[in-house]
Amino acid sequence: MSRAHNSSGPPRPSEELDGRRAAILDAVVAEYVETAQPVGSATVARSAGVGVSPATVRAEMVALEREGYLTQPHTSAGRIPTDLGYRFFVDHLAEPGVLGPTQRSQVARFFNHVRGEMEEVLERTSALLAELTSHASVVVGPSHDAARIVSAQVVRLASKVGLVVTVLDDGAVEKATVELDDDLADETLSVASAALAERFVGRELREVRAEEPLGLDPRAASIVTRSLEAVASIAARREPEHVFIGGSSRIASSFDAVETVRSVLATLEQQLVVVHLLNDVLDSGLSVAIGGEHGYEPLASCAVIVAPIAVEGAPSGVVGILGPTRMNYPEAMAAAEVVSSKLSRRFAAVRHGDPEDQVEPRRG
Amino acid sequence: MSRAHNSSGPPRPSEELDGRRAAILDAVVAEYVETAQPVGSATVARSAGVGVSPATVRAEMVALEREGYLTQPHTSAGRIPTDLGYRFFVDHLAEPGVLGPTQRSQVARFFNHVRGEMEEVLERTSALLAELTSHASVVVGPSHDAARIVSAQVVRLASKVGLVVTVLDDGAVEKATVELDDDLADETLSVASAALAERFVGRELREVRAEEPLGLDPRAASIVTRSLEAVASIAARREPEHVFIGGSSRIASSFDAVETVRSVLATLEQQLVVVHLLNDVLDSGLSVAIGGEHGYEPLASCAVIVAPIAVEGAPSGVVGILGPTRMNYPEAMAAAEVVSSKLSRRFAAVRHGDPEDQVEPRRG
DNA sequence: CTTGGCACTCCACTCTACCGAGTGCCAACT
DNA sequence: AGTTGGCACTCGGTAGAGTGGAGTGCCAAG
Repeated sequence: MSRAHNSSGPPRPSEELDGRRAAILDAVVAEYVETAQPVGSATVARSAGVGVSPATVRAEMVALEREGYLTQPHTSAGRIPTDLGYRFFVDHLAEPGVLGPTQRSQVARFFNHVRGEMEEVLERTSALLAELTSHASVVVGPSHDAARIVSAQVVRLASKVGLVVTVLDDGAVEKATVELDDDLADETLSVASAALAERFVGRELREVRAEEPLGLDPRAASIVTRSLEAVASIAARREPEHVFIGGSSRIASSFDAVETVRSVLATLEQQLVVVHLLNDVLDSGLSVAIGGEHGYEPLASCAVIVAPIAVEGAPSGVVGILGPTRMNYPEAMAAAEVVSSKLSRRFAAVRHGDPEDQVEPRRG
Repeated sequence: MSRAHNSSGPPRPSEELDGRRAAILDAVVAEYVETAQPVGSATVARSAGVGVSPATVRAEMVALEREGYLTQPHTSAGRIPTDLGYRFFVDHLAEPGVLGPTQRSQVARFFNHVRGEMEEVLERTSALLAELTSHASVVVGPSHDAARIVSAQVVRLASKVGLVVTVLDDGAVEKATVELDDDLADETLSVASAALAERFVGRELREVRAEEPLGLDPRAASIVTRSLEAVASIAARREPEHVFIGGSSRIASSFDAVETVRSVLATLEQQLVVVHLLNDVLDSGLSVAIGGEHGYEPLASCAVIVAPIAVEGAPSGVVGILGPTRMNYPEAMAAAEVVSSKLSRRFAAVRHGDPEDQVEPRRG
């Protein structure tokens, strides 16, 4: 599991932190995540893993502040972690983080019970992630452009309107309307449909190019051309295929400045931005971007956790968690990890032709 | 244009308001909507349409308060409208409300330019509505169960997974996975697909029933049965077909209590609830539900404006605006009205076989 | 190097006073 | 009779002063 970060690099101190400072930083992060209050030296000294007096802690905290890991909201208040502090915390997590038993069984139940089309699974997965973590979640479905076309046809919807329908081997269905000539015979349409199928089936979506079909009734040919164009433009539009955002109301619980809430929500509404964000952050494996690290201004007070969905090694989408920088990283990372890997296995199973879910052995 | 409300009836005063009181109420509503501050008698007296002194206004306000149209947040503060006050205001609007020229041209431009599938149009419409009104918007697409099936087929996705794809004459495509027997021949699948098409095409989606096909290879028959079941269950699930929620970040600007924001957003997340709400509120024509009138607790501080999308008289979806009770009703109602009627015409045009948009004559 | 002691800082909270917007009431006016 | 200006009153919001306490930085002793 790699924990990449794409920060363009706030000046990192040359020396890594020694064990005691790290322990103190950990304690501050843990406490601050829980209480949302600046943490004082006494509290830190009391916490496990730090066997020194408050005075010593204070001295170390001064150092940690000088090196950029902590800040004081004001003199004579406790410390809170900076983005860099969280970064260190995340990079040096001892255990990979683990879900509570309740959450674990929640995940297991979910993946045992969920049925239906991929879109529905993804949508409900985003709700699951939000529920698990109490943060907003984003799930991006696999891109279709490497998918093979298993069916293509043109059907008539109205006298002058046709619909090109292509079915992809990942279970997605793409469609596009095409204009039909005014008095087009049904037979011509069938011919066109057949010609379309012949050209499409077995190809990958991205291979589809607008081309001039040969050896056809010119009216059918014209339909085929238009259909090719329409499908090619579907394949070309780089818009994310399916983006599901869950638990956006949790944003309101995470910040008490209503303006922050508004701007984060507004950013989430722009799905394209969110997808770019996720792809920027995603390095390989589980990735975390904290505060300013992802360069998206309105999300400066947010952290993003991203995990790829990988089917047979190929990246096939992304799950993400978006919460305040003050979030429970180990738990959120564990949730992203678990959900993404379950989803990956699920999709792989479908690909291999097993429509039934794998039943998880229940233990405990 | 009817402005129904489904309130279960807070005790309405027996007498309607005379002209002066109505004018005062209007002034309070207008002022409060603009400033969000309790409105005093002096401000009201100054406003146009009320030609009396503050003292008189005060006397009338006492009456309006007694009758339930106004409240005081506390003694010696100005008045703010109650839900009933807004209700009266809405029910007695002189003009139907009109959009500003900017907004009007925005709508015109939108409907001249927007292209693509119905889903995309609906989604972008919800964004438009949000933009127009600065409130959250909801757009619900037409229900498919009266739509006719124009194409049906089964295709193979993987060795043991098939996909039933049905195309409806409103341009929607429904799909469902079916399990295939392990070594099913392609020919058998084709037979099943053809049999499916024969049974489906021309029917309405809601007519589809699981039935035992006769005179078929038993393996093909089994697929047909499963496919019928799958499609029937699609038709049966009463989940809303397509719900698009736009501008939910606007909620954050509408309320300053972060808890209100959270609960409203949480309600919006439950699309089913929202759809029920809209259907409950929708009477016929443009409808408004203010505060407690719709019985949804978490939305008690919200007003909902709903307008049907009607294609050839048949209800084909709904557009809605959800904002704080303190909203600009005339403007929001005008927006809902205009957008719903444009959408209606648009869909009617598509039905009639004209895939091109009607170009609006530009005036001014 | 660590630690307890200690003076200091500064936020958060409370209390008080006060200003002013807005009211209700009343007597005078049309 | 209805309307109006006058007036005393109410009460929320704000500003200022005082206070308590959490937390700090520093220092000298261990």
